[in-house]
Amino acid sequence: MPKGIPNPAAMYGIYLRSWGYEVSIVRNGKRYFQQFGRASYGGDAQALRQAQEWRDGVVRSVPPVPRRTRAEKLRVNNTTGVSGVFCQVAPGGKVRAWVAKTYIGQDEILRTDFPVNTVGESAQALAIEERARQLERMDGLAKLHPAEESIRTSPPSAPAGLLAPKRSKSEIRRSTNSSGVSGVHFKAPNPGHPGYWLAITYTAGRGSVSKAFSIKEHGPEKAKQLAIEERQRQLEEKLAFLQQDSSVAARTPPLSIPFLLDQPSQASSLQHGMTAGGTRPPQ
DNA sequence: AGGGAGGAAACGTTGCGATG
DNA sequence: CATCGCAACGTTTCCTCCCT
Repeated sequence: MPKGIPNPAAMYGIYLRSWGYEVSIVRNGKRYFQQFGRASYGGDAQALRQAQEWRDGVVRSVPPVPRRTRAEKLRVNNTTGVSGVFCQVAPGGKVRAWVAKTYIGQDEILRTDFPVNTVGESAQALAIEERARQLERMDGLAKLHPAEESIRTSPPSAPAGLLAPKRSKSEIRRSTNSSGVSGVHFKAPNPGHPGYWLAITYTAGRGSVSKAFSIKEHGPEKAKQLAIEERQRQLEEKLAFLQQDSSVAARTPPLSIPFLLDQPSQASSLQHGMTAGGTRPPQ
């Protein structure tokens, strides 16, 4: 997808990554983003589905600024102090007229001139009043993406329960994994050693537990099988520990959409201010 | 009064280095 | 390797200015 060309509606704000999908939406200079790896969500379809759900939540909860608000914002090149109001200056530097101009739509641009030689000194004030009237005719929200409005106005889709929860890292099998089972590794201390299979599981706040199964004692297949079973047991133990420990965490919703929470500490982890304008090269 | 060029601002999109 | 975080580029919107 070339830069600047909108994604298809289903992929609005969603970008394909080698490892999954990334959601990135900018609203009022703030970027909302979250990443959804295939490995973390149990496959491509689930990762995409989660990314779309998260994006829809952002789109619904953070609507674009009203067009009128945007039009009222003073630009740096504004010389009159009132957006949409400017003066026409004659070659000698004398003000010829004050003008109120407002872009309503592609085929409707409002404009009224107040020549100083006709209306006198009140030309500027009249232009400001006219600009205010013109803004009354500007409604709706800023247009951002063809799919934005339909997403924002559509009801939330499937209940979150149908979505697979994010896997913990210990459930993710890396592409470099040699055993086919996450947390199960073959180790050989030295060239002469027959080696052993190791089951290892890490639990935050508790450290790692591991158990080795020697090939010399069990044989290669049996040792591996025992390590896999041990790994499974470790995961169950870990789960029990986390459930016991999560009585506090249970009071907070799992996989909640952080931007919906009015907590700056959470929001800051997924938002960062955009360097609007400042990073843009001169045209 | 009308029209259009120029350009600032905003935001979607992409790339890539850093981090754990 | 997965994820994070940021910078930068291209397009669109629409304000400002100027010319006829």
